[in-house]
Amino acid sequence: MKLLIVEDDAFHAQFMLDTIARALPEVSEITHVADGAEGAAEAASGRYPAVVLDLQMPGRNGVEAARAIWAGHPATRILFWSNYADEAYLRGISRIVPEDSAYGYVLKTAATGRLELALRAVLLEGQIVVDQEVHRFQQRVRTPRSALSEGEFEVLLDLALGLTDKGIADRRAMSLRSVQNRLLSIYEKLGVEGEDAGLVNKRTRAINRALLTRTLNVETLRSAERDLEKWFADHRVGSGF
Amino acid sequence: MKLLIVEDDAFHAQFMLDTIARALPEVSEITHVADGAEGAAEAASGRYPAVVLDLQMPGRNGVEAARAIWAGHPATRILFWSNYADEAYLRGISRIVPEDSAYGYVLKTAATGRLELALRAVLLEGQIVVDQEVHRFQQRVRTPRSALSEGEFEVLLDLALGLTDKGIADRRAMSLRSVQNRLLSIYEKLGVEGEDAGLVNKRTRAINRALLTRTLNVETLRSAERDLEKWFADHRVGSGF
DNA sequence: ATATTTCTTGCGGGTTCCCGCAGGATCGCT
DNA sequence: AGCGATCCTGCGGGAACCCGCAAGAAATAT
Repeated sequence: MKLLIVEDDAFHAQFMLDTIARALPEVSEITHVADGAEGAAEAASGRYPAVVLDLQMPGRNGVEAARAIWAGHPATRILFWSNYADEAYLRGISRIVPEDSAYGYVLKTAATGRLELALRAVLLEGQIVVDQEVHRFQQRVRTPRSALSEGEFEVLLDLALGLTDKGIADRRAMSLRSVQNRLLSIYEKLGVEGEDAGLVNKRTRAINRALLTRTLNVETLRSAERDLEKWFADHRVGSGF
Repeated sequence: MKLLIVEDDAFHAQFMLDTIARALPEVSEITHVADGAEGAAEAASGRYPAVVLDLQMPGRNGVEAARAIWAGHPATRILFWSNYADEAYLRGISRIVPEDSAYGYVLKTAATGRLELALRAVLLEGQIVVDQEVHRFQQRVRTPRSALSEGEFEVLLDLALGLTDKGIADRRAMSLRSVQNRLLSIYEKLGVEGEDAGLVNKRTRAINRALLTRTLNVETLRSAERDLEKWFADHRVGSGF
């Protein structure tokens, strides 16, 4: 069985190589690359039924690489290995995981035993494994009213990209007022209250809250920015001229 | 000579321990802690003339830890060791480094040779060393008009914290119009042009640009947020009730 | 099928923001 | 002292934003 590791940090890569050699004797050959784009290109060959993917990398990040890999080979089993339990990553992943695949999400701070277990469960058995720490974090965030809906999350993203209400309305094909309604509930769910009247700007404060609570992260913004630019281009030609 | 290492990533910490053992035989005793607050507490004893400090850590980050350490022992030599060359870190550091101290800034991706050199130069010789990669990055960013002044950077921070113009004016003790002038030049320097008229909100777009160009980072926002809350408290009592 | 909740959209007005204009203040230079 | 260059500040208006109100559409419940 062949396995691909995509990880830009040399120390973590070495550790992962060692761990796999020890815990997964079934693996006959390991390839290691240090960049998301390279990883996607390598996986495009279809030779890897299993991939270990770091989430934060310069250039193309883990979620984008996974999307590319799964687009070509939907059955690929991917173990995401990350420093952080950011909600934005979870959302990004759960939106692109194919029906007939398996994935896992393990924190780099997890004990070696938990990592080995996840490696076996996901890459060999095809199960879905989410590190309990990540899972607990998600539960806590999305329990009561505080969970953002998928639609709200998209608007939040556009907000953080720097669009106006009208810009968001155009992009997501809804009315101006609906965008503002979504913003209202986003403000509420992120806890942007009118505590200090006149001193906080809800719009920017919402971005701040989202970043500090890890609902959003810069990696995600970076890749959303690329989509936005594509849309800008399409939009320009689409609207005459 | 005693040395303190503050680094939350176990692999990187181990590598640093090995490197120091090899490159700095003068060091007789190494203490390693994994958290900024712990590091500051440990350094408060005054037993460490030299400290190696990771910048991104959960809880108290490297810049805050350094401020605490230098507040107690201004002669401490500190080598910052970081994943990223974020402008926000450089600004934070250069604002707090004492007259009679030395510091260094090395990227974790730097070759071992460069790291060893920086270790010797900073911790033993008391020189100022900034990794050329970091330095080059800074040069590129701050060459023409694109460099934010100290005052502009503060306003940018407040903006990203979610304050209104009036909030910023109150906090920084300037007039409303001056805040807006600063914002104007911030917009210009960050390249927030009126390219797509009506679709981009300059205020939020500026935050986005600052994050993507690494002028700002979330760690810095997190610690600035603590200062802001302190100010909120003072402000409330200060303005009668 | 009817009732109830939720979502969407338009209208309108009070705030905040963006920014051109113009009078002063400050600083550096000669 | 004189004289630009830069910065600070107030004024004012147009645009964008925040949000209550209310009617219709759509999804859910009973």
